Amino acid sequence: MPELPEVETVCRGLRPLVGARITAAAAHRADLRAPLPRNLGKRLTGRAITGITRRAKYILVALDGGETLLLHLGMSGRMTLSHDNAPLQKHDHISLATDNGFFVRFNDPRRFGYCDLVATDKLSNHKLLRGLGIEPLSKDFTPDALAAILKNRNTSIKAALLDQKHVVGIGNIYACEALFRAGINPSRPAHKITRAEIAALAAAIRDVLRAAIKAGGSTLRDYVQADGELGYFQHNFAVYGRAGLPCPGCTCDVTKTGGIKRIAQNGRSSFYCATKQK
DNA sequence: CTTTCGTCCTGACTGC
DNA sequence: TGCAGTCAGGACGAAA
Repeated sequence: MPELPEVETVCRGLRPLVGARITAAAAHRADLRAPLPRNLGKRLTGRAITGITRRAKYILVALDGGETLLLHLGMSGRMTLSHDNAPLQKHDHISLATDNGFFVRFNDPRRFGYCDLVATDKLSNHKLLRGLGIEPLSKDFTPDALAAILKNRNTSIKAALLDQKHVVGIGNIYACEALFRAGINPSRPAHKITRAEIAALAAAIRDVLRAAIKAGGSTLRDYVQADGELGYFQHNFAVYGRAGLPCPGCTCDVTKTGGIKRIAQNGRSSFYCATKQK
């Protein structure tokens, strides 16, 4: 479930490719969430990789010749980097080789992922990028900015945080974690969050994302590991996936409170501590 | 305009 | 052991 920190970590793990040239490339099926670009392998072969950056949950691989490879990991997408040209594995959909000795695979069992090859100067107009909201780790993400987003929004705070039109990069896990850190119940209407809570929430979002990136970065020192997989690491979640377990830092008796609560919101599970999140 | 809901997909897991 | 059912979730696009 790659959210902003995982995508950021994948980007950093792919950094050894910057400056390299693609010597071979191939797509192994015609579509993921959307059709793959036609002749993708041919169009990538021979191109130099000039930069790798992230926008929201998208990976942007800048190429010479004025094009950018736009990737999204969807729900189950993984990138692996290896020095061995191992046989294709199940669900390996795109593969690349570079002139500095790397073999890259995009693997995605559920095929919610996305890949497009677009003109770099038109990237910001791409239909999947143009509607995106503020980067939560940018200086633009202030309490004022978050207040403007939540004002007049007649949905739950949890749903508002997940909506990429407003703030990008937050998925189900970090929405739950940030709301826990800020002490806000996920069911609260977005427009009823107080000014003080908004400031706490903005800080909580930044902190939880930064901490996760830091945890991911620590796994990247040896970026070509046994399996070469990038961007997934041990998480310590306070509430996510912990229904019925004690809330960290809570002194309540779990046998009385039932521990972390789990509810469904917009078809997704939300986890929270009813004692700490009001 | 805003908001919700259905859809895509496979693998892990549960219960019979 | 097998099989059906459920759940997980990012984001688009349709519907309300």
